[in-house]
Amino acid sequence: MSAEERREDILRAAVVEFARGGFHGTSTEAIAARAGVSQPYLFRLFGTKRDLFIATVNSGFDRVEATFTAAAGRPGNPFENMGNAYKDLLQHRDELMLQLHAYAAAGDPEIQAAVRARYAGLYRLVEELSGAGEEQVLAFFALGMFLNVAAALDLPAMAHADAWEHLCLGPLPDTPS
Amino acid sequence: MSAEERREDILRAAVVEFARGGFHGTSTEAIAARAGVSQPYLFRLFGTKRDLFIATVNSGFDRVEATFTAAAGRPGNPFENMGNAYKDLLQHRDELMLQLHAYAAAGDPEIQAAVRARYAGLYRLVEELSGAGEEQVLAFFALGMFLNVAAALDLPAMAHADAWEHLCLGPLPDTPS
DNA sequence: CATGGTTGTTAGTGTACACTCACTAATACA
DNA sequence: TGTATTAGTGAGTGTACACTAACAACCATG
Repeated sequence: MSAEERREDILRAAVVEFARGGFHGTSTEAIAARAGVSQPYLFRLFGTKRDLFIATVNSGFDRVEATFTAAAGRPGNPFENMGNAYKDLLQHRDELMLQLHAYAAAGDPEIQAAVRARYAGLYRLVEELSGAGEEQVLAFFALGMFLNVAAALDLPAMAHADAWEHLCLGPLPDTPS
Repeated sequence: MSAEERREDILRAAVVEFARGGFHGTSTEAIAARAGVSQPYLFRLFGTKRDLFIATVNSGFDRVEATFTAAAGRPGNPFENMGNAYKDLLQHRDELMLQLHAYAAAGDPEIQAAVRARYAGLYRLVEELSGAGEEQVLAFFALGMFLNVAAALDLPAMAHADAWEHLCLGPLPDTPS
């Protein structure tokens, strides 16, 4: 099996494990076991636990960006489409918790720099895809973050997941059918 | 020195240390050292690292609730006052990172239950203090969460910290001078 | 068929850390 | 003055874990 395939196996396993325990609460042994690989080989491919964590977080951002890009390409209001797509993403508890752990791990400067770069990139992507004004993009991200936390806490506030329309779409000028 | 005073010393130290490393990334030894107490005594007073973490998070929620209650009591629009008060809270990086770590630690069921209860309580408190509608309270919390993350990541988006007015106060019917 | 690179493992090392045990010093108070 | 309670510690224990060293099997290609 090629090293590239192994890297992807390990990243898939790392998403699940890091989502549960975060950077410090997850052992490289657990990730290696889930990936079906010896633990030293993981270090050969990723060098360091921190580098593996950053790579894992990057893969999460890749998926979110792909989801948004695809959603915005569909007919209808791009914001509404992206909101719905994000609701679907939130069904995957692993992706969601991984995000939260990425933000929390910002105490580590190297991780912070990586996460900041990706988050800023996502923000600009949404600005571009939606073509919406500053305030609406801000409201979009704010609601997304709130839903993240609500889902992590199993809050009944998840019932508000349909609030995208009110908060982001309310004063939208263009709503092409 | 009374045990109660020692508990408070330790909680103050725990806020700082847990804010940096989160639940798993922080050693009880570091907390004890910062508090000027032997590590076994910390266990005598709090029983378990997890219990200490929960007590620390609770103390953080206590401070936020006290801040909001005081702010809402001042003359002017309660939402605007609470928003400004929250902006002040966000200047304290420790409080902010502690919150993030509390949400991220929701992978642990016991911690999740504790944090969920407090967060729900805070939500109801803000509903009551503001007397505002569902959507505005939601927008308030969403923006708060976004600012948390923006601050953790040192995002320039902190420039948007004045967005409270637009997002929460926009369509407010009653704005008593 | 040698030789060099790639894929992978077994066994280990040093250390950090949650938590315990057994003990001391002081104070309260009967 | 004796006795119990409270505040506090020094020294350890078992374990988990990040990371390394050394080696093995497989594949190319000359």
